[in-house]
Amino acid sequence: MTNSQGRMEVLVERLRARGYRLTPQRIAVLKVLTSERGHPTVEEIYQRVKADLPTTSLATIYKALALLQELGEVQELQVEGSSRYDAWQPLPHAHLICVSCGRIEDLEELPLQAPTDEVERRTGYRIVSHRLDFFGVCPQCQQKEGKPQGA
Amino acid sequence: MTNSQGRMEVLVERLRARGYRLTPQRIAVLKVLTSERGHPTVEEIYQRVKADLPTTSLATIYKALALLQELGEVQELQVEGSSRYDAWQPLPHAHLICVSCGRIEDLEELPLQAPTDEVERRTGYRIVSHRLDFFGVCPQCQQKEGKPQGA
DNA sequence: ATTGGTGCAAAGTATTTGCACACTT
DNA sequence: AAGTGTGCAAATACTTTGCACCAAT
Repeated sequence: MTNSQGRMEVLVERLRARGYRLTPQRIAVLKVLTSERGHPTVEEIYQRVKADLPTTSLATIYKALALLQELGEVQELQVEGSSRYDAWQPLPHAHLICVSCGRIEDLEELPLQAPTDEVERRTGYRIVSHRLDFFGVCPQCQQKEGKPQGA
Repeated sequence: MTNSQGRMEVLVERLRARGYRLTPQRIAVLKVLTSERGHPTVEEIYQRVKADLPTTSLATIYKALALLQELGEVQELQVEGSSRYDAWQPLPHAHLICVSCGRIEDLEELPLQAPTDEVERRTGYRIVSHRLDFFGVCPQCQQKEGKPQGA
């Protein structure tokens, strides 16, 4: 699943299959979520949807996102400030978060199966998922830091 | 650092060393944070501090926690609902979160140095920290599930 | 005595909800 | 036509802030 088109179609199909209506607002939200590999905030999604559908309300964005979360098609990332949304890999995977500019990138799945098994053995928990975030400074922000006017 | 007394003393000493006043409210917050290995919410801290100092306000709790975070002595865990606070291991470490009752436990540090190095190599980010949370069902909640009245 | 800290209340964000109307199916 | 989804506005939840008074040093 590397292209937007594909993921978008999958999401549309799944909504339809479960009997949810395909409104212009929902389609617009899906487009924003799948148009790049970013992890937009609610506000960003809202602004971009409004560009197409100016009467759209923030509440509608929240409702659409809540629905997609229920269906397991997007993952909410609670971070500093407001949540960000990831419609690409609903399954657990690592994120790379720039502490300077706030961008969030996906990481290929790191092998956490072995640690997970060990945690289950050690603690008696039944582990259902995990979240792994790395915090750092992205290459672009490192460049800015290098320049005299930085920080 | 396994006992409350020790961690409490360290925190008191560090506040004093940096010139912050040791008010009864701050000491009460420290006591709550170090009295067990839990990860209380602001509201829980507030309720327990009020037991000793009934006039304490929620704003004071927030201010004390903000200070401790600035000093790097507590870690804020943004989770569903409100944040939880961990005064035990300011350095990155894994958490075990029960999705049923919400309890949060610490895990011994899992070896993430190698993955961290690889991520740096692969992405060009300068990684400064990470966050690893496992979500699961704790043994107690698994028992409750087993009983007929559960769920 | 100083000056930083507390407590109150108000303000600020982020998110959720109720309801009438519009639009998808 | 039927009934879900939208948009508005109000409500809720969490956290932060301003300021006068109090207390730790």
